Amino acid sequence: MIPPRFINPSYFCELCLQPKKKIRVRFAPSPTGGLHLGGVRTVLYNYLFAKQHQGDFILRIEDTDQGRYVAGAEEYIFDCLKWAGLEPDESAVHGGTNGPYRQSERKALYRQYAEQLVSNAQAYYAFDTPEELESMRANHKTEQNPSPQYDQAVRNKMRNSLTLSKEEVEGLLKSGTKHVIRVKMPANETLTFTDMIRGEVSFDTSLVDDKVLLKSDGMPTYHLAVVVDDYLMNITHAFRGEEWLPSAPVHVLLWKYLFGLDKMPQWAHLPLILGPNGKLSKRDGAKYGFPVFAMNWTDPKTGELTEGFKEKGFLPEAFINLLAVLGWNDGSEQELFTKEELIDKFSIERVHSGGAKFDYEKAKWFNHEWIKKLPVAHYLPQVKHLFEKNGIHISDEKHLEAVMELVKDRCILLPDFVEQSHFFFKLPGQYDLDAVKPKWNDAKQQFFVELIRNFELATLWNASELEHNLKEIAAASQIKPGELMLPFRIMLVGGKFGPHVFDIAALLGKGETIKRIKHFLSLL
RNA sequence: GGCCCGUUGGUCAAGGGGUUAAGACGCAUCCCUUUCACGGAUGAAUCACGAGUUCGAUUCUCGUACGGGCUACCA
Repeated sequence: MIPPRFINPSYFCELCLQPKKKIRVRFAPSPTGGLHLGGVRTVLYNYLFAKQHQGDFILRIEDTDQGRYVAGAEEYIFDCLKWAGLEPDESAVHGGTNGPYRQSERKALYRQYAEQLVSNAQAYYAFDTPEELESMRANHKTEQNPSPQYDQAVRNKMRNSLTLSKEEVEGLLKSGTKHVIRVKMPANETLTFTDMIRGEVSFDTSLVDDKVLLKSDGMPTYHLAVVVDDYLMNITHAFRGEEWLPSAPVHVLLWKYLFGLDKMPQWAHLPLILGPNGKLSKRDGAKYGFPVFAMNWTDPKTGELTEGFKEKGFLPEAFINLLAVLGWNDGSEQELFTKEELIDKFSIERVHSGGAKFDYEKAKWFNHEWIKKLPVAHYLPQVKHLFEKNGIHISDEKHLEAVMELVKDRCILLPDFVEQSHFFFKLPGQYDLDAVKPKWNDAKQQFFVELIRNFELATLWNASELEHNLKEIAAASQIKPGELMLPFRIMLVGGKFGPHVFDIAALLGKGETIKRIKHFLSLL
């Protein structure tokens, strides 16, 4: 349900609140590196909104900066979305009728719009070289204004189609002089738009600089491309990170000039996900020991590996759940949501406007909950893979399933399964002898010899039967059962951990249990 | 510096003129458990500050402080 204040009559019927036309949203990453938490959350919110309204979720690759292009980053983004279960309806790999979905392949589309603005005196050619820009900034830099902008105050002092004569400009253009097209920000206008999270936001155009729209290599900047592509792709709602808020007036102005404000998508600027100090960065992850990327990412240039949630042992269900509630809740006390519940309950207006600090402890709690909640068979393949990576071959998946069922309560991350249950598949690598030896004596030795005899004759092999037998022999030997539990555990497990010892013995089986007791006795 | 956004326990947060200011994570104590967890119970801990409006502000308004973002031919 959308609160009335946010209803845009062009998209939602004011009476029934249903979308009037197909809702279309997009996620538009640059393929420059790993996909971090904030990025995935932006994907999630877009995805949920689209699915809730039976709309389309489009993935558009913003690769207009060839200098920053990183090989493999695009494929990596698709892999992450696939793992998280947030696949687009349209993209360079999923297809669609609004392509191409890579801005580099749309290059030819943008120039005409920039030229149109120039002929309407809403933009201009600028011939300033990087050196000239640099010296402009150096010359205008004062204590009051440490970072001078190319704006209405300086544009009249620069080399552009506003200061040069018509003939000069034509000459420069004809000779193929490198140039950019800049938007001419009007003076003293207030640009206002309604953000679905923040409400009304306004900017004074005099304070906004003349952003470059078309670069000298003919590629558009983000500012031009986002407006043109959102228009061409019929985007109805644009959700992006809060870091874009300061450039929103540029985009609103471009919409006004090019396509009309009535066609502009509804904006929502999502709060940032914060690290211990400011915007969450991969440095934070390295420094504080938690993942910030969805999946492992290796920088092809430096070879540096940044850990991902997937490889750390998070379940995708937990991952999207924890991301969804980082800055959003449905007003109830519910914290655990399936993707379907999120699609049903998500509402962009209930997203917090303030940034949220990422808490890795809470993230782990979510994973633990999901490990308990999901049937173990659901994530058994991943766990099996982890065992094999640790040199433990799993031949019987049913057995593994039973083991997982027994230990899942004590597993926070997937690799914990290996740590918590490796002893089911191989003899303990080492024994905590210090826990047994000091209190060991002949009586105990005798007891376990007797226990072996008893177990060998046992016909029933289950936890309660085993417990009963052990206690009976203990009573006969006049030893307190409490004195025997720990040694028995160490024999089977190797250390002071794991599920109830009789459950372990039951699952281990008769032969293996007896074998381990004998083996341990021989060790002492 | 300028512009923009924000501010309820350590963290995520509900609430939005009158409340004992929810809940969760984490922390502490206890119970359960003849290991370690899980689980259960209890507890410590919050409305940034100052004005104004009001009979009454955590809630509305304005300032201040603090935090964050942006300030590239990067996105």
